[in-house]
Amino acid sequence: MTTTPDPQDIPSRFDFETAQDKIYDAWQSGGWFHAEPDSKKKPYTIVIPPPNVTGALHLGHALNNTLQDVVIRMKRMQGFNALWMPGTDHAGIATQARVEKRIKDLEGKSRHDLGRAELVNRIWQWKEQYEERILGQLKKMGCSCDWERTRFTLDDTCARAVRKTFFDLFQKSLIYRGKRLVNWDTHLGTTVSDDEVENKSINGHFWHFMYPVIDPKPGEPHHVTVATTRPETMLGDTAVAVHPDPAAALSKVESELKAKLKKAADSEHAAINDQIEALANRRKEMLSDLELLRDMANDGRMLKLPLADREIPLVTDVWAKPELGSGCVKITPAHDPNDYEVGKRAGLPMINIMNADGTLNAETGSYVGLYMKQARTKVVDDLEALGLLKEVEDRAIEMPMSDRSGTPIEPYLTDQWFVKMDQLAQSAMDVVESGEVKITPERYIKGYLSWLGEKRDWPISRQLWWGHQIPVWSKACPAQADADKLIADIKALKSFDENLASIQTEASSETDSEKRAQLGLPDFTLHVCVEDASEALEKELESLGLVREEDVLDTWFSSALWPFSTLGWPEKTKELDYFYPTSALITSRDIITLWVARMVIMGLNNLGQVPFNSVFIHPKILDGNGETMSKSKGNGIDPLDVIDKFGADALRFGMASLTTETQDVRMPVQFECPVESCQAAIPQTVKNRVLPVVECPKCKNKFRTQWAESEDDLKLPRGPVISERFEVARNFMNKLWNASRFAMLNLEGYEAAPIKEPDLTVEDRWILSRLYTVSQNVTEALEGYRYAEATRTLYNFAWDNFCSFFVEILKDRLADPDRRAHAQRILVFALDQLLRMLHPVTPFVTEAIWEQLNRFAAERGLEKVSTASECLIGASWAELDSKWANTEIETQFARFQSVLGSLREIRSRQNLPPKKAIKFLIRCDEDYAASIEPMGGYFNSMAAAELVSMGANVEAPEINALIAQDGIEIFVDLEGLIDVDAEVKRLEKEKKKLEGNITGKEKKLSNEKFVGSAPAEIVQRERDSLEQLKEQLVKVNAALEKFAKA
RNA sequence: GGGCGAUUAGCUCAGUUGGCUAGAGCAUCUCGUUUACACCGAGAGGGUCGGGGGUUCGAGCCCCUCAUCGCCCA
Repeated sequence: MTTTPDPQDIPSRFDFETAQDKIYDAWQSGGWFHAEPDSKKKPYTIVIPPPNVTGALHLGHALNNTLQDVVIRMKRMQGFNALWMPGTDHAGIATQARVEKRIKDLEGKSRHDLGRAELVNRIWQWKEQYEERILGQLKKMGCSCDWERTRFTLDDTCARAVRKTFFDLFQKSLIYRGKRLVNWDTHLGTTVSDDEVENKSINGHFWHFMYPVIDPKPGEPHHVTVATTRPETMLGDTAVAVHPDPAAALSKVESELKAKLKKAADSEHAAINDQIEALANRRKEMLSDLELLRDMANDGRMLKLPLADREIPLVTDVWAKPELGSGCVKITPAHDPNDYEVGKRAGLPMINIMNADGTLNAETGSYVGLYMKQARTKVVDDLEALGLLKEVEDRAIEMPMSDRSGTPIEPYLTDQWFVKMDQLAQSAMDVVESGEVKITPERYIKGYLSWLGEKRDWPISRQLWWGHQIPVWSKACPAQADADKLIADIKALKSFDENLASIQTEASSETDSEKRAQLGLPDFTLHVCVEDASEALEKELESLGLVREEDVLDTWFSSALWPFSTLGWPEKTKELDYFYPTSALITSRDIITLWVARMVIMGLNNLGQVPFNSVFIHPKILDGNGETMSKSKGNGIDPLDVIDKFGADALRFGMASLTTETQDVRMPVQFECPVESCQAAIPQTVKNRVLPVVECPKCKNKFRTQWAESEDDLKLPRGPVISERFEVARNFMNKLWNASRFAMLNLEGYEAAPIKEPDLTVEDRWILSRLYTVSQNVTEALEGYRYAEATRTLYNFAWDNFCSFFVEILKDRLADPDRRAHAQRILVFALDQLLRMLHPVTPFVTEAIWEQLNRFAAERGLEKVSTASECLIGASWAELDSKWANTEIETQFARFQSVLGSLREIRSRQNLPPKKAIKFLIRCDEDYAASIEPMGGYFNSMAAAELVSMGANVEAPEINALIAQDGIEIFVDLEGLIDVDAEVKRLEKEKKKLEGNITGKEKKLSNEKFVGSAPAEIVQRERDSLEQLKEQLVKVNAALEKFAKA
């Protein structure tokens, strides 16, 4: 049964709550998101930056995904075979830490209580739940991802890619195991990467200790003084260092200070001079002592390490700074990154004093079992008791903290797996330098290149259970012969295949064979990497006593493969062949190095082709105080709250319009009072954003925030966190909806027919010309990722051109039976084009209007009529023939707009009621009159003003209001209406302004230098403009004189 | 310490290769319920373009410098 559609049924507001889900389902069931390789079409591919499965999406994700969807939708409409590949990231450490904490909180169990298999099982459950929530959020936002292809970085397809890549790099010896000082999170019991460490400044102390010198010679000191912020690490000291040439070092510092002084501002001089003076004193007082210590070091003097009761050498190294402290520094190679370097240079032993859980190990004697912090107190006490504590200073110290657990990081010497970066990094630098991979905005190239340029090896092992387990089986070999035998045994295994297993021999890092023997260290460790899940071989290796590596890979290892692992690599799938390399990557700046660079590396290594040709880095969203948004601060906005209040289109439009090339966008945040009748927006402050309950200052009712915990608080309604910055976009959606509604209400009797060019009026040609220009601008802007420009162009066109002028003018024509049919056709066509252009940014409302338009005018077109596509998502992109571009018409129309503006201004300043009909005349030349003539009637409908006459010789009415502009005069007949005071006031103001401008221009033009050097065109422009201003002034003066006489 | 960026109306932001009187939205004020829209319409007021110096006929834009803020790296 079909009912006749009645446009009166269309509500005056877009009911986005119900429409969004319906429309989204229709897109999905229509298969519009799915892309299959098709040689007849060009591919356009984007892979989503996979959100972590740790929690819910925030506004940053909303921004990121909006930008991707806008591009994907435009490309789809442009006829590309557009694929947006979705998925999520297992986010190893973040997720495991989160689930572990939850289990600890709820069940009081640690991961060790559960065991590896059970913990991993629990995390999978968590993942299922959160992944669904995240994908649900993306769908609510309207993201047109190909959900049939959804991947997860830990699924079988990705696992296969990881294994293949690992094997390949292992075989090329680009993966190796080695002892390294890593950032150890004692709470989580794992390494964290540098990027997961945040340095925090805290108040600490600087302890000065004295270490006794063994057998000092006459004249030599009996103690050396060292200072440290970490006293407990002294148990692992293996040397004390002094600078090899303290005099030269001091001189160098001094000359640097002097250079700084020259450049510095006056206000800094005093401070720098103080430093120079202090340095000179130091030279006087300490240099000879330091040189003596240096000589002692060179002479091989040993020190007694207190408490540990070991002998350690005094050595020379440039790390010791003669300008600081005592000039001597204790060296703890296994627990400090700088000392580690010294240790390597000086060939010092490296003594690890810590267990993985952050307690001290057996190396520390009586301190064993104490946590670092406990040991600190005890070490200080014990040294004091021995009389070796010289001094304690208060001092701000930099403390490395783990992002993941929030606990202090311990530098820790362990066996870790690394990717050798030199060649790989270079390849990734080359493709950006050559422009094969284009980064927008360009300023981010610098950071990318300098980070890769360091070519630091990438530590890829993590002591976690949630992740890709490293596919290496290892066994220690006490001596060379054992290793040789083991290799022979492995090669003789039934399942052994050189293509599937690769063997590496790791020589012990302890190069002294005697020491190795002493410590019971093996000469070699044999590592076998097994390519695919060849269980038979794995079993056989294990039967030979090889044990699989427990560690898993850094999350970024699997993320780095994302652009091709999602397409099925290493299988040679038709998807990989067709969609790779992808077209664009849209992401935020904090992961340029962690992710973007590594994808380029892996793409080049695995496929010999870059993973994408274009990278767009978008801004970050900050709150009104310029702080990053986060749930932990309470200033985070849930995209779903914005969608609930303003609609998904408003969220998207708002996001896109914020995307300029600057780094950050500020978004003031408000609580919204949940009381239906109130809905007050309460600005968020640093104070109220952490309260569990907030009282609405307007209606005095209370509501709860994300912090509410008590039972009473939880009973209150929730006050969502939103931002009024989406209001503009919401209002725009409403405007668009209602303009379209107006069109539907006026389509009765519509009959499709081609539009004949001679029938086109000035405003028709104008809107076509505007449509052409706007579609060009929008296309160019979006292709260059200039989202804010695109949305601004669309907003201005839709509101100011289409609604305020075109539709307004059409009202007149639609009411005239003779002109109605043509007006309907051109209105339908213009709306059709506008919807196409807006669809990528605001897909829901445009799709809803499209559906309506199809009910009333399915057949439409400009010169050729055809049936519109059923869904806007599948319609073609708006591209008018360039023949419609018409600057003359645009100028002509601008004149009309300008006259209309003047009439409205006079109305307003004369306080004339809008309905009060007025008459006006234009004094102008014939040309001007001819160009205004076709639109003369519209002044009636748009300003209730009748154009009485036009031309060079029109007589000004006896009593009038005047506006002189563009070389013409507009006189409004005000017989019996005029407010003389208002008119005089306004004319005088005008006069003053004109005089000011004229003086300025005359001055400029009398400047010979200007006339002589500026381009002739500019000078002429100034002359013309001066001429016109003078003419206007004459007219204004005449009008004033007339009022003076009257 | 090094790098990147920002500073334009009360607020949030535009401003192209240097060139007419520096724009928009919100907020404010005045007027208006006109048959699509009050999430609306018409109009108005509001700016030493962070400070200082320089280049230029001409600087919001280019150069130097200072200040404040943000981010990244050490």
